[in-house]
Amino acid sequence: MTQPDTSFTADGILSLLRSKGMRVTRSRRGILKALFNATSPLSLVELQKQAEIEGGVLPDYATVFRMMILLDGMDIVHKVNLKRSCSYYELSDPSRHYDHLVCVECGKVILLDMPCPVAETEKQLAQQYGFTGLKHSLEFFGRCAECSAPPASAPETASGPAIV
Amino acid sequence: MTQPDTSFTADGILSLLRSKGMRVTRSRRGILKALFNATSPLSLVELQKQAEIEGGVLPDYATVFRMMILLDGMDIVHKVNLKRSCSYYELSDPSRHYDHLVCVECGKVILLDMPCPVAETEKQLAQQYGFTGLKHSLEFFGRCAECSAPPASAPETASGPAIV
DNA sequence: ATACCTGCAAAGTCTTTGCCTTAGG
DNA sequence: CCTAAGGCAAAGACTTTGCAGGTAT
Repeated sequence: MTQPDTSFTADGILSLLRSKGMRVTRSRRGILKALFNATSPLSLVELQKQAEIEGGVLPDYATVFRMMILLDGMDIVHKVNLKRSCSYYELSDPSRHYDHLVCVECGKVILLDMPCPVAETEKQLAQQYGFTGLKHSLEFFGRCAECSAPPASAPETASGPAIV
Repeated sequence: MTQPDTSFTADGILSLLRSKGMRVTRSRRGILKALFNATSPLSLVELQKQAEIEGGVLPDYATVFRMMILLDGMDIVHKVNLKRSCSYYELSDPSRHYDHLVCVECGKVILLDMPCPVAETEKQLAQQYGFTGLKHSLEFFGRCAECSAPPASAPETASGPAIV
């Protein structure tokens, strides 16, 4: 009858884990809390730091790593392509879309809250190529308004540091 | 209004390098040849193997690595997000688009030769958020027809899908 | 002749795994 | 209790860099 939890909350996910024989631990609670508090994708190190258990104690890096593998396998989170040197994760609320706008200069990541621009394309591809279970990854990269603006008096040509 | 080379060929790129004071070497020729022969994105190791100089001699891995950094910086190639553990590169012919359809089971990568489905969105974002120099990365992930089909006696034939 | 490149090798970074201990249910 | 999870540490996998000798121009 009633399903465990349809609302995609930390508690709902914890219940789901429990219902599959997995355990709810302080680390897991902390990691989920960090994910739900996040405003943009987090790397494993960031997740670890923000998953503080209590009194400055952090879960082990390997614990975070394994937890994310687990959540990814359950489609609760997904990796985001930020063109950086390590993995970034964010929640996969099934009722939302996750397309991003990334500034290659300052690293800012904006989650695009717009109707998915490739939903139709995705359906067409499924038909045309016979692919099943299609998902997509869509990121826009560019220079944000602040980073595009000339720094007042520096007629910079181009180039510069930037987070490659 | 004639530019050195508008055709985006290996020779054209080599000329460009030369015109910037860079040198045309056997390794570089081999790497470009490998890129132009490729039918899907290549990893550094794959590029190295396919950039054979002569008589089984391969360019050094570091050479390939540095060459790709160079080409990426010149927008002659770009990295492709294949959700794998290493970098994949392909050419960036300015007259084409590079959106992909990837099978998560067998790894097949299909370059989508369709009008870019997010060209409009990209323009809107530039206006709405003030981003400049927008580019995007768009990949579809799923299971291809063959990998979706049940392993046993698959009655393929009639309604033929595959139009690769 | 002179920069620029290459090859070699070492160092770096992030990811992944093994193993024993801890603790959730 | 019994077994999944955590902590620690080592091993992997790629990437990145320093240098000395080679080579395109």
